[in-house]
Amino acid sequence: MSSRSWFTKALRGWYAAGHRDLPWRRTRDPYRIWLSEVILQQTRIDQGTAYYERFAKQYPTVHHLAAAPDDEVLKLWQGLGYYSRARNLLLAARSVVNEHGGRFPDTTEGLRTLKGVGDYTAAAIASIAYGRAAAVVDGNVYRVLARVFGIGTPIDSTAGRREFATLAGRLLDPEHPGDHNQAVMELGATVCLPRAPRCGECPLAARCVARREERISQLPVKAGRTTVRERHFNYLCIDVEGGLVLRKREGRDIWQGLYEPPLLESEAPLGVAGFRKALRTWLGEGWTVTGQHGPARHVLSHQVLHARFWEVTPPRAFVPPPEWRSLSATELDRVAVPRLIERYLVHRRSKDLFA
DNA sequence: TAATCGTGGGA
DNA sequence: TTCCCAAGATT
Repeated sequence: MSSRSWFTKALRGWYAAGHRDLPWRRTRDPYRIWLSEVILQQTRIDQGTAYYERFAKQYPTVHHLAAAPDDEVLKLWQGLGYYSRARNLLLAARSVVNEHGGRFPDTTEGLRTLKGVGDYTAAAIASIAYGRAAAVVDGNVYRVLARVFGIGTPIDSTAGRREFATLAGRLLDPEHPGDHNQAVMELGATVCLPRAPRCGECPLAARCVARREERISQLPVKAGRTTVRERHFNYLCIDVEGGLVLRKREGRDIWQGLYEPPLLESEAPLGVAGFRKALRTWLGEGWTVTGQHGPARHVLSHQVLHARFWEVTPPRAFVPPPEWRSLSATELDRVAVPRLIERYLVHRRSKDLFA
């Protein structure tokens, strides 16, 4: 029997017997499928579901989304991370409206031209919304296939990506590509877990090479290691009658498009004296330091931030740079800020309440 | 191509 | 505490 045959049959039976009822599985609307897939990129379902519900409610169609202001979309995305997804979401929505007559492309090649839609997302939309025979390969698929077939090729290598993509394509059920894809992912997410998989519940256990050879904990293989950079952030917290001065982050650094207080980055953590000196060098004489908060440690995928929030008062004659914006307490709630800043704002608010 | 882009939860 | 990693894409 071909591997597609037993794999597909066992998997389909298992999936049909019962699976989680997720909101985006109740539709075949390509807009909603796309929306859910982008939100779920590198994101746990538990974290992404609430965001999906809010986006689907606020922007019922791709036209609503395409017409939305950038800052509004980024604000709704606040806290979900990987903010380029939000920016690309808008670019793609506007492309669908302006260049595709309001309809999503119905092929993987067409979908692939949309910003933020890569191989995985294109295959997911094409198979689920349009019934196209395209196999998805996500983290779940890597894990299931590596274990079931005992494949030790690193999944983060070029050869590995090609090998798993080819295998996934051979296994795909061309009659039910959408359900097949979701079934593999569902199996990986609920049974073939990274640690302590529930092999007793697995429909593929009898054929599983990793289980037979006791290599479950060793598969899949990942070669890459993450190098983490440490950075020291000194934020200038300038109180404006209960509000705060913020600026928008630009450039190719983290948190592009999000707001934060004016930032003084240093090579090493700064004490009061060191901060005063650096501040004088940057913005001149006459600044007063009235307090500080932190240090706060904030971990990103490739960086560890050590942040201090310095409460300062500028000299009388100080003319702020044009990109600095004085935001009232109400306005603060309307702009997107990183979690690190959001936590500081919460701390600051509770302090004001006490004072 | 390898490095980079957030955040949160679980072991 | 620390490590892993999650319905990946981009440059």
